Amino acid sequence: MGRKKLPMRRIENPTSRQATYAKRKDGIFKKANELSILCDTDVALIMFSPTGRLTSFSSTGRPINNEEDLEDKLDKLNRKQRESQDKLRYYEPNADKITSVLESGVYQHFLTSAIQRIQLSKAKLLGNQLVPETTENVEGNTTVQMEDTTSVTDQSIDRNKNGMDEDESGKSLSMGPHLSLSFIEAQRKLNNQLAASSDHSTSSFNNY
Amino acid sequence: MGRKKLPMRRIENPTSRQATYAKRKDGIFKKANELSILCDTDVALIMFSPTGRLTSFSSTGRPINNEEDLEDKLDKLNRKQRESQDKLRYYEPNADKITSVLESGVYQHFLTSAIQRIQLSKAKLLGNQLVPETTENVEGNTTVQMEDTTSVTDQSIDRNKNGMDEDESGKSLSMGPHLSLSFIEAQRKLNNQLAASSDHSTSSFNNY
DNA sequence: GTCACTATTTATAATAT
DNA sequence: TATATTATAAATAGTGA
Repeated sequence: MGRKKLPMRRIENPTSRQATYAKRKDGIFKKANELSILCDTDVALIMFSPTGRLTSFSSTGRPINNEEDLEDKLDKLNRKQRESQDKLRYYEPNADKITSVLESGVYQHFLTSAIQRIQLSKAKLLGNQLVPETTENVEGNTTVQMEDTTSVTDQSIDRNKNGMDEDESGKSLSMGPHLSLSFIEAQRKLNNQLAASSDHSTSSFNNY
Repeated sequence: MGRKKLPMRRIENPTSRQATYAKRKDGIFKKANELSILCDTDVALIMFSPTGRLTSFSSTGRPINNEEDLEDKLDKLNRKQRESQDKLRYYEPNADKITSVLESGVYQHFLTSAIQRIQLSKAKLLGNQLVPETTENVEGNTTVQMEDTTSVTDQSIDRNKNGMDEDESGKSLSMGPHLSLSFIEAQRKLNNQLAASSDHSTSSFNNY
């Protein structure tokens, strides 16, 4: 559409390219919005301008699990995983990598104190079984319930989910509204266009 | 566009709605693709059909930052992390959750074999340094002592918070994670020791 | 860079097959 | 229900202020 048919390849002229991007971006956002309204569906759009700027759209109002959020989660999980691995290395050190007696002594110390903890609890249990006198402290212990830090919500794609899972601290990841300014501006323009050119309400993009 | 102008509201007729969805979805995907080509940008699109089916598009052939892929990575990492946590529980069991002597014996066994590995490597080091004998047989028996109960399914979410269910694999002992203070302090000391005493890069903790 | 204009292409709603 | 057709609405390429 337009005065001439554009060949389907990268527009070399940077000015035209940027101009085309701006127009078509608006067009796609508008269509995405229309689709979400007409068909009552969730639509999410993410794109980068030729200059690298990110724009995203989500018909759900709630921002989508966009790349930044997911990358963020990945980072955090990676860090956590590395921590666990490091910890495990103390218990399961690669023998080949131990290069000094001092080092192995450290590992040994580590395991020794771990084993002592076990023996302590074993002794306690034996004491409870054979000499029923210190029962009261055990009762109290049984109720201790800790949050499981390993539980991370299922990540399967599902329309009910919409990225509301949390990390182990329970703090949700930047889920506030965050449509980019350029997008909102585009919306405004678009709404003006619509208002001027048609009879139907301009409610379309006002998810917020 | 079309024979008549469509009012911008949800299409009530389910058949028309589905039909419109199919057409417009294709249209948007086409436009997204065109935009990515003409303007040399990354575009990602995610939408749900009225029946709940997911469709997504990413202009980057390598769909790395596509949500699905990130979700996928998250899934895998989560599984790995859960594995590590499960393993760690054998070394750092929550003493309060150990309810039988038999159980504590299991933990003790793990720690004992771990400590034996250390002692072996220590002996090897000492042997190399002082008494060169009985060194060769230790090579390469680094780990692999616990059965890798990695068969945690995608959908499994930790729901069994209460102590000792008899899962035959023994993996879901389901004790809450518990970084004991003494453990953390020991780590800190260890780091200090390592940093002070050796040239090799500090092996753990606070890598990030 | 932005906006408006408009000739032209493209998308698609209704319809037919 | 899926696919093809076609009349019409909508998007937009080029242009100029």
